[in-house]
Amino acid sequence: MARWEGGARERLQAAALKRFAEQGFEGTTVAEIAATAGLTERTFFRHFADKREVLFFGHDAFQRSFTDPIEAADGTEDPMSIVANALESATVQRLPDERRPWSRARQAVIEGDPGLQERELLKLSLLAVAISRALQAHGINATAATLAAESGVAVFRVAFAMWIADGEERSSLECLHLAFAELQA
Amino acid sequence: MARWEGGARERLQAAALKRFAEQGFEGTTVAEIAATAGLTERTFFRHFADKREVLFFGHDAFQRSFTDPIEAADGTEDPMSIVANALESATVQRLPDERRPWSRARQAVIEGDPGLQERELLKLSLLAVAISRALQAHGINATAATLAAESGVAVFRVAFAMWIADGEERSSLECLHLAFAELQA
DNA sequence: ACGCTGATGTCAGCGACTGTCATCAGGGTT
DNA sequence: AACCCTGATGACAGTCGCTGACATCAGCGT
Repeated sequence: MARWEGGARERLQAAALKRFAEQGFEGTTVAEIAATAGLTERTFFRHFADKREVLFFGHDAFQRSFTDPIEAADGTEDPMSIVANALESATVQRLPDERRPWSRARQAVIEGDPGLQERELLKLSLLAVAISRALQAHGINATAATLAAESGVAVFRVAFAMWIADGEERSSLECLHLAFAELQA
Repeated sequence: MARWEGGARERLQAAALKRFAEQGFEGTTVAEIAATAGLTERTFFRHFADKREVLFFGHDAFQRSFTDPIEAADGTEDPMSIVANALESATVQRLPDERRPWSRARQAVIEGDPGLQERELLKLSLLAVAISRALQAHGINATAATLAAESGVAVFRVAFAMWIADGEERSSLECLHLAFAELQA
């Protein structure tokens, strides 16, 4: 596959983030993004289901960074520590320091548009559902699994917000541990 | 206000729900809805910010049925019992038995369209934020308030789902109590 | 040289949504 | 009763997100 593909998708993603940062999400047309990437509007929609999705592409892989460690866990632990381990693994894997500037730019765009916030809520909700399902595959009952999953996602949100805060320099893993500490209350 | 307003908004809402139930959300154009209500597409968008919003109109009032009882509570109780009382009050007020068929029809439409589910998540998230803020006005700290608010919304979702389930005949208040019992696990 | 395949371009079109101006019903004013 | 004023609606044009259909074109294997 990808025979002479010059990374069209990546170019579109970069072009979109750049334009959104400069002109805002609503102020940018898909045609502009495509032109910036040297492509056509039609091609944009072949790579992304809709205009918002360009900022959320890779969610499947992102989700798997959480669910894979859960699948690999031995079923003897309690739900919350399985989730804690999965969060650590996913955080280390998906939020390395080099990625922080990119995450900041992306999040600034999302917070500037209600439609994007809506989409983000959806993705987080899907993540919680996926984690819950992965836990249930270990024989954990639905309510306990969902509770652990929702709590885990809540912790992750806090950690992520901390990680991309202005001036923050601690690693994502440190932020995660701090967020966990905050949950004890 | 509303000088010769023949209930345009209500007619639009009724027309929309009817059409959505018959043809699905995507399969219905705004022009159709407006025509069914004897109005114009342009008038639809003067009453509702977008096509989805016609199914979520009144969210402000809905939200206030939760936050008003919280504001009225004396600050001596613990967060979770304040929330519990607010849920009871809102449930009784907003989910009377007569409204059940309407709620069922509306929910069936929402579950048939991803875009509408996205919007519903947003509204529930806004509700949780509003409840959390109302609790914080009583001097409850942010994390405890948010935790109680999210838990409360979770309980409400379970209760609502139970209430509109096929063949269910118990009142919304009974469903709420059952949902609360389920949370103890 | 030939065809096959998959990514892209082109074009036409629908539907959501908006800005703008005209219209029109009712209420208050003189 | 003639007057304007206000606010809801209609009419219209236009932008943009998004899709279907068909053409094109680069590389790969035969």
